Amino acid sequence: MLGLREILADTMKNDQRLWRTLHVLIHMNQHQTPLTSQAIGQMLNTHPVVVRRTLAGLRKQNLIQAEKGHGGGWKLLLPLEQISLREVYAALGEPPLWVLSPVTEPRGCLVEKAVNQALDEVLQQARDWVLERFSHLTVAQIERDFQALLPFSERHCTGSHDNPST
Amino acid sequence: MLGLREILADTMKNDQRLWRTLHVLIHMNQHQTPLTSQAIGQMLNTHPVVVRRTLAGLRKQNLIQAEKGHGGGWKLLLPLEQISLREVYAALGEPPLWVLSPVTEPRGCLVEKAVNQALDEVLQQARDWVLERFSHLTVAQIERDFQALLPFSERHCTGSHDNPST
DNA sequence: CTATCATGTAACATAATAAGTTACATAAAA
DNA sequence: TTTTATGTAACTTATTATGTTACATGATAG
Repeated sequence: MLGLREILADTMKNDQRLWRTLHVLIHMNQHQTPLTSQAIGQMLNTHPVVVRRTLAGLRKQNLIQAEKGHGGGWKLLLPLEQISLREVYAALGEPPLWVLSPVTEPRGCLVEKAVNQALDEVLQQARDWVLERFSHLTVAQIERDFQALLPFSERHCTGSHDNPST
Repeated sequence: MLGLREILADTMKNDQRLWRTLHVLIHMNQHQTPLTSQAIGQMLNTHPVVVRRTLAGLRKQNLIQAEKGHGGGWKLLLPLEQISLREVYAALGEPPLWVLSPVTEPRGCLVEKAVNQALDEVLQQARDWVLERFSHLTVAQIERDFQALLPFSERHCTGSHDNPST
């Protein structure tokens, strides 16, 4: 995989696992045949090993399956209607959402304690709100959003990575 | 500053600027004399230069002031009632709140576009909600929370770093 | 005036983590 | 048996807040 970073000098740092996984799930749903990590890596502009690592959690939750050998690759075990963003997030190991520190060890200072309580309350509620939204948002819904973006003539075609690329 | 990290093996990575700054503002309000970066560093268990760096934004926004020389240090320019968490956050340069990627460059894939739109919508709204809460939460309110944590006998004393330490 | 104390800031080192990469083992199909 | 694919450990890279050192500037005490 030759110097992707030189070509696309993205920010390239933050956690890209969630959007990458959603992206892949939808493409998997639009393919009849299994998708190899190699092919997925090209879609996501990343290394096949990163793909396997990222999807491992979903495999362990039986949301998807990977088969070895000729004709192998990744495929869905559930319809996208039955996969919410909450479940994807859980399958990824519920990685942190906030950059802000989850607050350090209490060290006896009551000012620190009051500050932490105030911040925790806001951030916890925001997290709960996000997860609630995730619970009610299926990958199928995002797939429908994608289809609405298609020109009418392609509305019922297989996908987008086959032609417009990426 | 000898090996603080060995003593407190915190996670020590995430953005601690917001809670540290709030912590400091309240302590500044409880002191008659200016607080030196050295003293603040001991409160926050960090290096004085980190303190100066973190507070620089607040100084530039005229929320606080720093004086050099003997008897110098940091002091408030506004009552805590007039400083909301939103303003502190702004003075810190509005650092990112989310770990999740702000989404990469669009590369033409409509699936990616739909995924990004869906995620952006949720995360943006959550961010707006947090900032709205920050707007209506003053540092003075957190200071009152702190005072409510004090034992009754100390309810009107100066602070906490003078005795219980940290 | 000068010695001391304090901030201001550049420059570099450290730590944590997702991402990127290499290497090799395992399994399935041709 | 060869080829294709995943599974995974181990290592490297990139990014960013933090930690640290060094030095310049300014203010006060004597």
